[in-house]
Parts: sequence; structure tokens; C-alpha cells
Amino acid sequence: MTTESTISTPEKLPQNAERIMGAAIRLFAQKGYAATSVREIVQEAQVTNPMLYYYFDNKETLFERTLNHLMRYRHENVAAIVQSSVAFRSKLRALVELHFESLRENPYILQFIYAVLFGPRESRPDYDIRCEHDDTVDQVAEIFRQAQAASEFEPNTDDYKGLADRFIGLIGIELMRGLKTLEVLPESEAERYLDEMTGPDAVENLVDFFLNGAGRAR
Amino acid sequence: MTTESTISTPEKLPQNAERIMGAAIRLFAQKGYAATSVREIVQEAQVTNPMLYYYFDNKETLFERTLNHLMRYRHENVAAIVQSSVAFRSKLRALVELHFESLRENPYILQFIYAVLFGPRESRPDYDIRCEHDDTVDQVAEIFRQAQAASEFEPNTDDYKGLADRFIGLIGIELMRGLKTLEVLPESEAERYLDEMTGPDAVENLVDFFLNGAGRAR
Amino acid sequence: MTTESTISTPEKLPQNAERIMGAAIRLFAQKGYAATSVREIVQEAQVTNPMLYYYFDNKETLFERTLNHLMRYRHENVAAIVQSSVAFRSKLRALVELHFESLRENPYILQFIYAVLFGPRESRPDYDIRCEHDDTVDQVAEIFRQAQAASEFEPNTDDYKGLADRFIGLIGIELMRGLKTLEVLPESEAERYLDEMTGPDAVENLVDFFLNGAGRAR
Amino acid sequence: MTTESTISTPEKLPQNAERIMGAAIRLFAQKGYAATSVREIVQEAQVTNPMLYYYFDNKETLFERTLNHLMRYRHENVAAIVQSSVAFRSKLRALVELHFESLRENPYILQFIYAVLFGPRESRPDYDIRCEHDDTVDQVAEIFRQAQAASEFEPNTDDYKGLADRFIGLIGIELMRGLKTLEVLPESEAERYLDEMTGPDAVENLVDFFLNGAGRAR
DNA sequence: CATGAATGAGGGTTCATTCAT
DNA sequence: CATGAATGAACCCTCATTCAT
Repeated sequence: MTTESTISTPEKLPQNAERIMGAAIRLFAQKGYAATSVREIVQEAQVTNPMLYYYFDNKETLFERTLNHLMRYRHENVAAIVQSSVAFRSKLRALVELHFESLRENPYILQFIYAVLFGPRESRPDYDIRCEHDDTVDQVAEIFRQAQAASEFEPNTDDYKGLADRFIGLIGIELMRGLKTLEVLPESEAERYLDEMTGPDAVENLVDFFLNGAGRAR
Repeated sequence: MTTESTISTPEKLPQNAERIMGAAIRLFAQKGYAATSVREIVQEAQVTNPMLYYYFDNKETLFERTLNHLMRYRHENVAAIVQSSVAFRSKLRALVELHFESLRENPYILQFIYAVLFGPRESRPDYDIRCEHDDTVDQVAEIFRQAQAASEFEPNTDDYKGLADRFIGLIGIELMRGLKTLEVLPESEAERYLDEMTGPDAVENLVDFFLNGAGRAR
Repeated sequence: MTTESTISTPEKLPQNAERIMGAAIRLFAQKGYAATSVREIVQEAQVTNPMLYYYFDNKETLFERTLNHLMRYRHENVAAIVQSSVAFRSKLRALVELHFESLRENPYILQFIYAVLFGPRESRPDYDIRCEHDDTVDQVAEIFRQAQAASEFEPNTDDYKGLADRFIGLIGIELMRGLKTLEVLPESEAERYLDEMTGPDAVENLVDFFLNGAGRAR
Repeated sequence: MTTESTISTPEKLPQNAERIMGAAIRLFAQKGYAATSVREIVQEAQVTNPMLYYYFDNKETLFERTLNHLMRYRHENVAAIVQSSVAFRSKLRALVELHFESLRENPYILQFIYAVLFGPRESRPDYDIRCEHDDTVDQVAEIFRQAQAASEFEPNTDDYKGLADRFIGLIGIELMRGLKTLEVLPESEAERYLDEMTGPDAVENLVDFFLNGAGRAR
């Protein structure tokens, strides 16, 4: 029932290139593009400076290819969920779990993506992440469309894209809260916190909120 | 019915300091802290370089004081709403309108704040914005508590803080979408777009979604 | 018998100018001309910045007038000793005591002067301290000349200026050692150290060494 | 009989590092640490700015390593003299000659060292040159101890360290006088002056003065 | 593939000094 | 006399990048 965490065809790279990209993810996530220096990246990757320019043309390209790598990974995983033949609610759950899983596995990835999504555009190369993001939104919107067609879902609006945006947004809110909390949490308590905030109850709770809202107002 | 946009006690600064802070808001919002150079700021402010160091001790302090300035402004406006004696739903609407108004008046401010909230922490001075943000969340949570006590609100959960977080988060999602759209919209269409996305219907729609959710799932 | 420490006609200055000069002495002594900023001086003097430019034309002039002030003071005190009608040996003792007294009273003054005498010339305004210093050497040389004429002194050489240079130099060595030791000594032990290193025995010892040398070599 | 001027183990540096250090010696000697800018150093060394930071971490480290380099050189040469098996007086002569030789070879080195020794401490990085200097003093003191033990020397005091301090001090006085004179002497007369002031007679004269003092006082 | 060495441009910051009041 | 505000030039240092080997 849970989404598998198999990374889909992560395009095999030479070991050094892999190290560089790994370091780039961590550092771009923690410090952002502008505040991360090439020197830091190669140091973290334990690689000499010109190696970076050999495998990636420059800092900008490294950023783009790294981001592409991560986005494609997410895109494919979302696609798998959309196309899976499970019930509507299960798909929503699966989407939430996909992101929670990602948070548990490598928080840097999410931090990176959200920093790009919400951070200032001119602080980094002009990567059209909104476009990529919109793709994902469209994918998710398709879930709602199908669900309504199959009478599995009776939406309060017919703006499927708006719904998708808000659903993904709600997931993002949850993740950001988790990330920020993890940053200030002692190592010892991190795991328990993660287990709780990404557990089945939390998933269910989020889906419930999305479907039913906060409550009745008089 | 709408919240007034009166800026509360904007602490009078010398003209040049004002110019610097204004430029800082715009540039930090557009490019982030790390990618914005002091030289750019003083150029945008049409002020000589040492002036920045005369009024603010350094780039870091300028950032902190600027952010403080903006957060206090928001905090006070939210406080006014919380303490106002209007109906529950009206308070929610007022909160949404406050942010929409801010978007219309000076989008840079929101961009700035959200960049700090969601951007990588190490890309800027260590400002505890999460703490400030939590204050706001607590304020909003108080709204829910009071509403339930007054039987104006029948929540699906008793986690008021969670509700507040999600409500503010939903507003943020809406704002981010608006900001990103504005960035790519031609000047000519910007105003109409803004009017629509921040109009009364949009406010109502957002509050509705928050209270009632996406719809019924079978 | 000891030289009086009366400062001879210190040219009455307005209070603020006095404060500035005092701060300048301390700071130039501790950090040198180049490493001392005008801001530091006015801060130490608790005076506003333009005051310095009102009383002294600029940093350079402040330096020159300050140094002049100190040199003239020394020059006059040495002159008094040279012209006094005491025995040869007493004059030598008086010269040593004059410097030791100065060390006790205000070590900054000596530090200042020696820094200028021995420090790199281009690190400060082109003040001909060598010339001033030579004046003092000539004064002291006169002591030897008179002493020999009066058969009070039977020198091993007739290079009076060389003798004077070495005598003053030996005093300087002693002072430098004292200054450097004071720098690393805890406040509590400073006074006792000073008392001992500038006491009558020390004076006698130094004069003895100058006259008789280190000892006999076979 | 004269000490050889062979530079002992000058630790091989890359050519550019060597140029930088050479320029640093000249400039720090002439202008002091504070008044010497990094730009001047790299210009004098005919090297680009970042090169300095490549080989030395920063201006401060450059200063420390340069000073260390020079002090070690002196220390080793003094050690060679102390351990040599020549007569007491010859050792003293050798010490004088060592410094005179250094003055002839590269006056900047001595200027540098003396500026650090006597200049204001806070005008430069906190290098414990006094400690290094004390080492040298201790080395020289050992000469006196050995000479007395061998009945080659009958000192007027048993404060060997005091004697060493004064002996080195006297050499310093002589050198400072030479340096200051050279500064104002036309190029054409410099060499003759140097030859005279560092010639065998001068050496003998200085040693004589140290041992026998200025003369008899009645 | 891999490296040590090198560079032009620009980073944040502080300098001595002066203006208008 | 005295001040707060202002300035052009220079400070030390680091950036992303590339060269020759």
C-alpha cells in the first residue's frame, strides 16, 4: 500500500560526479544557491576543484542538473501513484506518504525543492521550477477529475487545479513544519519525532483535513 | 468590514535610513540575502556606501532590523484582528484580507517574509523567524479557541495550533501562487489579475475551503 | 637629588584638546600611528569627531604636535640636568632617574617615543625625530665633555657623541625591557616590579655598567 | 674567523610564495604591518592578489610566517656561534659581525625585527617575539656562563641574562643608528658608510665598550 | 581523469575627512 | 565651539573560473 522508495533510474553517474551532486544537494538545501560556494561543494565532496568543472560545466549547470534530477524523481513517483489503480482516498494517502517518506529518507531533497519553489527567484539560475511544479499539480488534478468521474469524489468546486494546488500546498506546510522542527531538535529526539509526524495517523489526519476542512462555523 | 491598512507605528527613521530599508526589502525579497550585495542596496537607495554602515551596523544588522520591522507590523495587525469584536468567520476573512492587502500594497514584503520562512536557514543571518511566526500562529489559534468557547465554531479537532498553522499556511499557498504568477505576468494584466485573485470571492472561497475542505469522498 | 617630575610649561590647551592629545598619546603608544584610527581617538577622548579637526588640522598634525609636546618636555628636562651643577656621576644618575620616573608616571609616553624612534619611518608622518633625538644626544655629549674638562671623567674614547648615544641607548634597553615586562605582568605585581626595576640600586647598576662595562676578559 | 653568512635551511618555497615573502619583508620593514596594504605587497611582488591568500591564509599569517622565518634564521646562526669552540672574545665579535653582516646583506630584515621588538604591540598580530627574543638572550647568556666557568671571563655581575640583554641591546643600538643614517644617506655614500660602521675596528670597539665600559669616573 | 596554481572581478567593511547647521 | 550626517577612496578578502601539466 505504501509507495515504494525505489529511486527510479537515477541515471548512473561516475563516482566523483555522484559525490559532487550529493554534496550539492546537501549544501544548496542548507545554504541556498547563492550562499554556497564552489569551494565548499568540492570540499564536502572531497574532490578537487576542477573536477566540478569537468563533470558539470559550472555552478549554474550543476544546480540545474541537480534540481532536474530531483524533480524528475518526484515527477515519476507521482505519476506512478496517479496511474495506480487504487481507490481515490488511497491515492491521496499515497501522495502524502511519498513526501513523508522523502522527508525521512533525505530531508535535504525536500529542503532544496521548497527553497527553490518559495525562495527568491533571482537568487539562483533561472530554472523554471514553477513549470515543473505545475506539471505535478496537473498530475494531481487528474486524480480529482478521475475520482469525480468514477463517483468516488464529490468536490465542493470544479477547479481541480486549485484543489491540487492546495493539496500539495498542505503537504508542503506539513513538511516545512517538520523540517524546521528537526533543525532545532536534538539528534536523540529526532527519530521519534519523525516517526510520529509521518506516521499513519498523521497521514490520515492530513487527508481528512483536506477533504473535510477545519469544522463547522455558525 | 475590511481591515484597515494603516501601518501601525512605523518608527520614524531618518530619510536615508528609510531609503536604505526600502531598498533592502525590495532586493532581499527579489534576490535573497546572500545574493544581494551591499553595493546594490545603496545604489537602489541612491545613497553612498558608508551611509548603510552609519545607520545600520552592517548587512546582517540591516537584515535583522528590516525583518523585525516587517514582522512587528504583521504581528500588530494580526493582534488587532484577533482582539476585534466581530464574528468568527469575519475574523478569518479579515486575516485573509490583511494578507491580500499586503500583497497588493507591497508584494516585496510578503516575498521577503516567505523567503525567510521557507528558504534555507544558513543563507542568511540567524534570525529566529520561526519563533516570530509561532507567535502569529498562537494568536490565530486563540481565535479558534474563543470561537469554540462562544459556540461559533465546531472544530473537527481540538488541535487549535494545528488549525492555525494550516490556515496561515493556506493563505501562504495562495500568496505564493499569486507572487509567482505576478512575476511572469505582463504589467498590463497584473492589476486585473490581482483584483481577481484578492477579491471578495477569493477571500470567501479560501475561508470556505479551510472550513469545509475539498469535498466528500466515498 | 632626584629630578623633579614637574612638567615644564605644558602649554595650556582647551580641555577638549587636552583630552584628545591624551587619548592620542595612549593610542599611538599602544597601537602606533597607522593602526590607530581617528574614530578610536575621539571615542577614547569622549569627544565628537569634528572636534579633532577643529583643534588639530588632521591626524597627521595631531601626531606631530603630540610628539613635539613630548619631545620638548624631555628636551627641557635633560637640559636642566645638563646645566645643573652637580657631580658627573650624579648627572648620569639623574638622566637615568628622569627616564625611570617617566616610565613610572606614564609609560605610554616612553612607548610612544621609542616606537617612533625605532619603528618603521614610513608608518607615520615624516617627523624628524632623529633630529630631535640627536639634540638630546648632543646635550648628553656635552656632559661628558664638561666632565672630562673638569677631570671628573677619564673616557676610553674621545667620541663623546658615541658615548652619549650608547648611554641613552642603554637607558632605552632598560626601559623597553620594563615596558615589555609590564605588558605581560598582572596588575597586582606591576607596582612591585616597577619599584624594583627603577629603584636606586637599579640606577646605580646601570650607571656602573655604562662606566665600567661587563667585566674583564682574558 | 668571521661568521659565514650561509642562510641555514631556508625552507624551499614556490617561486611566487618566495616573491610575496620577500616583498612582505621589505614593506613590513619600511612601513610596518598596519601601514602596509595587501595590495602593495602583491604589487611589489608582481603577483596577483589572490596568490597571497593561496600561499598564506591572510595578511596576519603572512606576517607571522615571515617573522618566524627570520627569527629562526637568526636563532640558528646565534646557536652556531654559541656552540663554536672559539675564545670568549671571538664569540662576542662573531655575534656583532653576524648582525653587521645582516645589516649589509639585507637591512630590511633587521629593520623588520627591531620594529616588531620595539614597536607597539597592538599594531600587529599578536606574535610572541619577546619569547623568541628571550631565547636568543638565553643563548647568549650561556656564552657568559661558559666563559666564566672556563676562567675566560671575570664578570662584574653574575646576572648573565642581564649581561646578554645589554650586549644584544648595544648591538641593536648600533644597528638602529646605522639604519637611520642609511635612510638619509645618498646612495653613493651608503656603501662607504656601511664599510666603515661595520668594519673590524667598529666590531672591536663595540666589544671593548661592552667589556670595559665608557671610562673611569672620579 | 586529475591536479596545483593562477586570475579578474567583486564581496563586505572602514578609512580620514568635511559638510550644513 | 559643537554636532549629526555624509563622502570618496581604500581596506582585506573570496568569488567562480581556467590554465598548464
